[in-house]
Amino acid sequence: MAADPSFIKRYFDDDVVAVAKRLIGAQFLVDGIGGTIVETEAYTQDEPASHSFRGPTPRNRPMFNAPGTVYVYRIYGMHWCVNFVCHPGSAVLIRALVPTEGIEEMIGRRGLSDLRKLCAGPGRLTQALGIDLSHNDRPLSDTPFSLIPASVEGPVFAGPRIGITKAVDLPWRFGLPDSRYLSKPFTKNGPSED
DNA sequence: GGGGAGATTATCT
DNA sequence: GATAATCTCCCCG
Repeated sequence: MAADPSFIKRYFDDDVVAVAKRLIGAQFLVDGIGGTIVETEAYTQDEPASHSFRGPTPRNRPMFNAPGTVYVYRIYGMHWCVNFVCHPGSAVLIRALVPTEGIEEMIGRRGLSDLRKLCAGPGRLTQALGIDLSHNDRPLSDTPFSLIPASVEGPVFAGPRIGITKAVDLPWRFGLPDSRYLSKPFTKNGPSED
């Protein structure tokens, strides 16, 4: 079930850090398959870890399109990662989900039945949800996507982002610290301020 | 359960 | 030619 375009615009036409926190607890589905987001990261045009840092290129073009645009890219030559665009040049990387819908399908795609590892990581969850370049630069408000906002916004932890070598001190990784479905645990940093 | 190597390719220097 | 918003497997203990 696709989301209302005006809802998607309201939800994503905002500061990327605010949206990255807001997405924790939301449900993300592709063709009805997916689960509850428990881990995200924010990327802005202002910092060198972001693909958009040096301005638009053919790859990062979607990051400069409308809020709620899906940005998919290949990483390390073999995995896909999925992002949701916010203000121009900024996007939220979706890093981990609790698998809830279409679990059998996801197990088939991943070739593994350990629920904890099904969607615990940006490359893992794209494989589980069947996301690839065909989904790039398409609106989250359209099929096959579905985004249901978090009903209750609980305490969200913050910490350093993972797998980057630049701007490593920005605490722009967000998530539920007690979730068993994270790509990595949250340790040092406490709850993020609002 | 933790560390290290290898996989594999688009993108940018 | 090096790097990259990663994952899995294998080895060690």
